[in-house]
Amino acid sequence: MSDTRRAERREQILNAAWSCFQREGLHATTMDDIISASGLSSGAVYGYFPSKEALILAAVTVSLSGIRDLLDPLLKRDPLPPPETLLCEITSTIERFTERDGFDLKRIALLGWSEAQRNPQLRATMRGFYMAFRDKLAQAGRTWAETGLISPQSSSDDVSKALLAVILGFVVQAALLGDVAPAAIGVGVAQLSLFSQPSSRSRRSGRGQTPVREKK
Amino acid sequence: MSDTRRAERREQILNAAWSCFQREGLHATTMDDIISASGLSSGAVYGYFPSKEALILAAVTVSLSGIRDLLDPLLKRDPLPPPETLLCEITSTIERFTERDGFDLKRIALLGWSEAQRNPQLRATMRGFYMAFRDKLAQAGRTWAETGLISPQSSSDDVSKALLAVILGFVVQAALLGDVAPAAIGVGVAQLSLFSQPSSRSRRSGRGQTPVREKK
Amino acid sequence: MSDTRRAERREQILNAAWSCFQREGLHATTMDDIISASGLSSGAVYGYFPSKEALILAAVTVSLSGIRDLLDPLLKRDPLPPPETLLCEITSTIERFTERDGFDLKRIALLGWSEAQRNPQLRATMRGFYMAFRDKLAQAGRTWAETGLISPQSSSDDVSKALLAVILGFVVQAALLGDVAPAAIGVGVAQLSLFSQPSSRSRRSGRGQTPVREKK
Amino acid sequence: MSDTRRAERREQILNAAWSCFQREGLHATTMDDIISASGLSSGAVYGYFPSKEALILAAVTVSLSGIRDLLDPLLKRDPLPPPETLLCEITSTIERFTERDGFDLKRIALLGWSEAQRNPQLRATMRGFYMAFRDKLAQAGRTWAETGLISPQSSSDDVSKALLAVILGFVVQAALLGDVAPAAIGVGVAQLSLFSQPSSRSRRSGRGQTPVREKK
DNA sequence: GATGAATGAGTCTTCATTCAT
DNA sequence: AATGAATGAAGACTCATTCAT
Repeated sequence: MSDTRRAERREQILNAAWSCFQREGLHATTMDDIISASGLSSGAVYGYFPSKEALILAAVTVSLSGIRDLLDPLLKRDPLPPPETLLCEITSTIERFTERDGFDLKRIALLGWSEAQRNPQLRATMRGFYMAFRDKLAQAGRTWAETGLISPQSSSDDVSKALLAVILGFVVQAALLGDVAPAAIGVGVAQLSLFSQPSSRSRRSGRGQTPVREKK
Repeated sequence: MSDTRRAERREQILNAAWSCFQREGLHATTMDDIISASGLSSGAVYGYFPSKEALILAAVTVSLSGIRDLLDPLLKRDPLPPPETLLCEITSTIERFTERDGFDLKRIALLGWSEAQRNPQLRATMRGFYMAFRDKLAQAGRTWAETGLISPQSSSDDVSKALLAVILGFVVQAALLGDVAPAAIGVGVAQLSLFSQPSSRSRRSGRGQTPVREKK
Repeated sequence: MSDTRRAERREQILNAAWSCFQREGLHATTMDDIISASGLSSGAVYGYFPSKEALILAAVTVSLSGIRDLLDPLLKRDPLPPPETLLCEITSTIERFTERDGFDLKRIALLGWSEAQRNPQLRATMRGFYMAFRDKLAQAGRTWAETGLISPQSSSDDVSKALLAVILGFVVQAALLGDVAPAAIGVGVAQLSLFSQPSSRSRRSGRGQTPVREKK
Repeated sequence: MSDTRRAERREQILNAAWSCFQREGLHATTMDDIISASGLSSGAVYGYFPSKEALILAAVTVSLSGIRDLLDPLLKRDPLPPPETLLCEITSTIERFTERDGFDLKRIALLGWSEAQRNPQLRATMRGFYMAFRDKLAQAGRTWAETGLISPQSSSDDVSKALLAVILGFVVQAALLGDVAPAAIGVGVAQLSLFSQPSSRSRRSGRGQTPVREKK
């Protein structure tokens, strides 16, 4: 059997799995659900994925790759758009990913995060993905600092954490509340800080109860 | 049996449930796990909660109330601290909630969001909570606009969505990557937009691919 | 639930298991077979034995204890009957064990030996049992040598191995061919060696191909 | 395809089967195990053996033939060695069969006996083999009686049963306990009866509990 | 009210066998 | 003849829930 055919079958199964996972959640989906949806026999499915866990891992990994392939080009542009614009583009891309394939990436992400709590391999995969993504955001932060779009004193580490938080938070909020347009987030972030004081002052604003954060 | 005694028992069971849920996840936790952890008999537990689903719902609801009781006072102050400060206080409070009770609210949140995908009642409860919380954030946004801390033209709706995104995103990122100090997020957000142009201009920065967002 | 009641249930399940094992063999017997035969539900059976393997181990162990309790008294008598008589008594006892309980110990033994090949725990249990039994046979050999019933130069080790072989061989032969009366074996052994030369000569009879055996 | 080629393939498959059976047991060995070990495809294996059961039967039959080809010459000699010597030769031959081919005939025998309990065809094959072998032992018994090596009054039937028991018992004991040198058994049997009284007396020694055996 | 033994439908997974290529 | 992907009927085991004591 050709590699192409095998890859096709794997995708066929993975697609079936995703549509079930999305409808029922990761655990409430039974292998029989996936098997029926895939149109194959149980034995055939197990010939491609050795266990339900492997199927979940593969499904998450493939989703992660898919979204990375869409997001990476946005971050590699020269010149890089300013923060608010980039943010809008990222959230819009996430939103469009959903619309195109019929899979709601946002809901899927929530399922994966939950599962990662108790599946070490999945957790490792996810950590790897998000860490790498945040590194790219940090690079963007440095680029902005160099080109004067944000303060030259800014910490690329903090900036990347804030950016990632905003993006992940968009995903959660959109999945749970469903009334968040992709552009709203970028706009809101911009408005939020327009009149903020210089960050040197912010640093001092930490109160006793605020854990001291490591300087990078 | 007195109401007090009943309430005590319910809390005892709920605590047992949380510690199991946190360790194993919602689905991997069996009723026997909870029953053993609670120190009661299965019959007794079922005397207080009619089903596992009810137990999950109650557990989530209680957590949500707990965190609301902690966050509400922060939002009701007069004068209200500026955005970055407030953000730091909120993330710090979430972090401290974990430390104090031994329950990691962040991991728990992830479990709840996942479950809400397929449990309508849980979803409704969560929507209610987050909607109400976002309303309070919108109110804060209006206060800031009135007091000149942010632009008077800002949309309190966008601001509240951005704020909620940042907070939820902090939760996800901290749960998954574990290297995010509460203050880092607020600081990063502030640095992100320090030199941003007025939001009227931001609006125009959207490119073709960015869906036009509905004005509220 | 009282210990007595628990023990009763265990025996009820073990009896069901044995009647299935005997009919179908260890592996061809399904848990459902045993569950149906026991009159309990699957959950109940699993409440007493955590796995099929545990059930097999328990079943074999109980059989082994049963036969030991019957055989031990025969070996502890004073005065000890001569070899042939003892052999007949042992084989007869094995035969009667079958008749009384409706379980054919001989067939059961064959199943257990086979399973012991790939189940380390079962193998260890069996080794322990047969080693202990052979030790008692060796003791009998020493007693006979002391009382002049066999040669004073005889090796109790060899004698015990020969005795055990005869007994186990009776079990196999009776199970497979079914036409071996318990007494036939003892009689046959006696006739076999009646005119044998002194064992000093036997020692020399080993041919090149015969592995040299350790002297004890 | 030539008959020679077919026979070669069959042997190749049978060898693969034996090495799997020996390692895993009859039931725990899957057809895939055998197929992999044989280096052929599943379709090919099924071209030579119509089912797993047929493969087991063929494997056992071949083993039985192999050991018969080795043992028969020992029994057809003229003059026939005395009992103890013959016994040692037989056990040594069984032991050597193992060493030469890398297959432990003793472990294999245990598997086959167990399987014969529930496979009528296998049982019939085995009965045939052991009955025929015992007949040859009975013939040896008659020869010994004629040549004065054992009592002329001895029952060739009883003698053959005793001999077979000793041989089968050696197999079991060696497989389970592993510390039995082939010669030990013959020596032990000889020592066991050295000073026994004439068998006419033995007959009377049966006690109440010893079932009276049918005279043949 | 409390207990915890019992229930049994449902889950994941295996594996002997077939058959289109 | 050979291949090996596909089949699908079991099989072992789990676990939310009940109910007799």
